[in-house]
Amino acid sequence: MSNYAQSPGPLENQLLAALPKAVYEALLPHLTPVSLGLGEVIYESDEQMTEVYFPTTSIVSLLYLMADGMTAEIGVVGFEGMLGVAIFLGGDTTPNRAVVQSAGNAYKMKVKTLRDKFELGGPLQLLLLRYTQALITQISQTAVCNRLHSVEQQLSRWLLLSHDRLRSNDLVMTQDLISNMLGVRREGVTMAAQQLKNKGLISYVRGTITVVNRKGLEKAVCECYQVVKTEYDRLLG
Amino acid sequence: MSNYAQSPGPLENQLLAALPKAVYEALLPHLTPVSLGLGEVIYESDEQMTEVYFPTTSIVSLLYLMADGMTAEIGVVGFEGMLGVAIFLGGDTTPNRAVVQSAGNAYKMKVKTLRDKFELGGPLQLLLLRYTQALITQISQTAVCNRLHSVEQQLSRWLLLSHDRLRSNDLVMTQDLISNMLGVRREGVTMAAQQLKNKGLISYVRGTITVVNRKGLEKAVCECYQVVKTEYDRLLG
DNA sequence: AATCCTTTGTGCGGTAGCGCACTTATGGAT
DNA sequence: ATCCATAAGTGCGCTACCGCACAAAGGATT
Repeated sequence: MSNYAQSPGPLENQLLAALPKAVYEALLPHLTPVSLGLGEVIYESDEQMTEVYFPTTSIVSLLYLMADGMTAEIGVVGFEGMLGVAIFLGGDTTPNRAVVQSAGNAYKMKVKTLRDKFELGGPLQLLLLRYTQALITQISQTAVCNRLHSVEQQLSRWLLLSHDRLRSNDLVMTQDLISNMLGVRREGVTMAAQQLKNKGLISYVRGTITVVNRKGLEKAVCECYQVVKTEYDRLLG
Repeated sequence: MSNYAQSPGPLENQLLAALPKAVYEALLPHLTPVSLGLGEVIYESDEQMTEVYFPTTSIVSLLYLMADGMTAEIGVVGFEGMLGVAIFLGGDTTPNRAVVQSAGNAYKMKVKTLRDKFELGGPLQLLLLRYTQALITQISQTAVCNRLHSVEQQLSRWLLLSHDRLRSNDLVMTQDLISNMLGVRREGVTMAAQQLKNKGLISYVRGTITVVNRKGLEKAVCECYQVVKTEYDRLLG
């Protein structure tokens, strides 16, 4: 008997699971399981990618790193998506960094393999393009939310996005890391978190945040969350 | 002799111009010239698109309209790009509105035609996908800029984006409209514009802004502008 | 049990941008 | 030449968030 917990199969990734059986099985030999640790950098800004990733239990943030060291998250990818859309879009690199926000598993595939399979057209191409549109919606709404909403609302949105991509109510994440994602002060996150705690929506201690009242969070969050969720469901559901 | 000024040909659109001759000529019979007026709504949020557009002298903003009536721009499209990527990405609609920001011309094409041509693969597909990646970069950087930069910097960026897509130094645009694009107060735009004017970078009177010192604007703007420009050049140049 | 490091909480002054109310210019219409 | 609607400028109090400095509370290490 193995020491490892049962590794979730590639079908835990929604994109892979949405493929017709034959297409999925053609992909299967090219998928390699990987374990991604918190803080691990999957892609560096403007650097050549060698593999694309299909997360199953991990969550990865897409970040922009400013010249002065500030960072801001532009999107998040979990089991519902993939990392490396630039490969089939044709750019090969992006000016963003991809960082593991929540440790877990993923499947990776060689860039060349994905590109070849994509060029065949068919269900895989259609699916990946629809996912790309969903991602665009997420990034767009991040722009809107950054412009118009309070830190408390943005934190709520961020928590829901993370919660959607986890099996658990417990999120292992310090306020300091969240502040890097949101592009705000750590103290700002503390304030916002306190307000959410006072409303009974979350609780937290030293590096772990627990979603206590999911429904309440959904009521407190700005419309940005639902807009994106609706698009994901429409495009990929 | 016609009363109309010589209409710029489809080749004034960079995407169309970048296609191999044979591909371009196959598209040509399907392109219809249109004139787009300031403020015209090209696409309404979540509504079915019937045509895609390749601007030549017009500029179109992609806006998100909030429930409370606030708006925020997520990207801008001019002769370097096209409107309607959702068509070949497979979603058919987006939760955004597309509004003409600067009156001018464009060529339109039936949605079905574009989809058919896209599905053939080849140079058109490659080009449109690369453009999609460039657009993603622009939207991403809008998110970052909204989070981290001042109204003055964002106005500078917006002016440069517009200037890049115009033949003229004169931009017909009120501060009120700009405030809708940037998602800030009209007075905030007034303040920022005054500062740029005091620095000798722009001048303006009643609905027309003139770029006086382009190089100076480029030095004053945040890094977001250059990041996006570099990506556009890399992907489409 | 004592120590240390990380995480979270708090206070304080400063600033950017907001909402509102109002004035001043400007250019087109009559 | 006058009027009028639109565009731009100004003042004021308010709030959210910032930067900084430091205190308190958990966990891990010894």
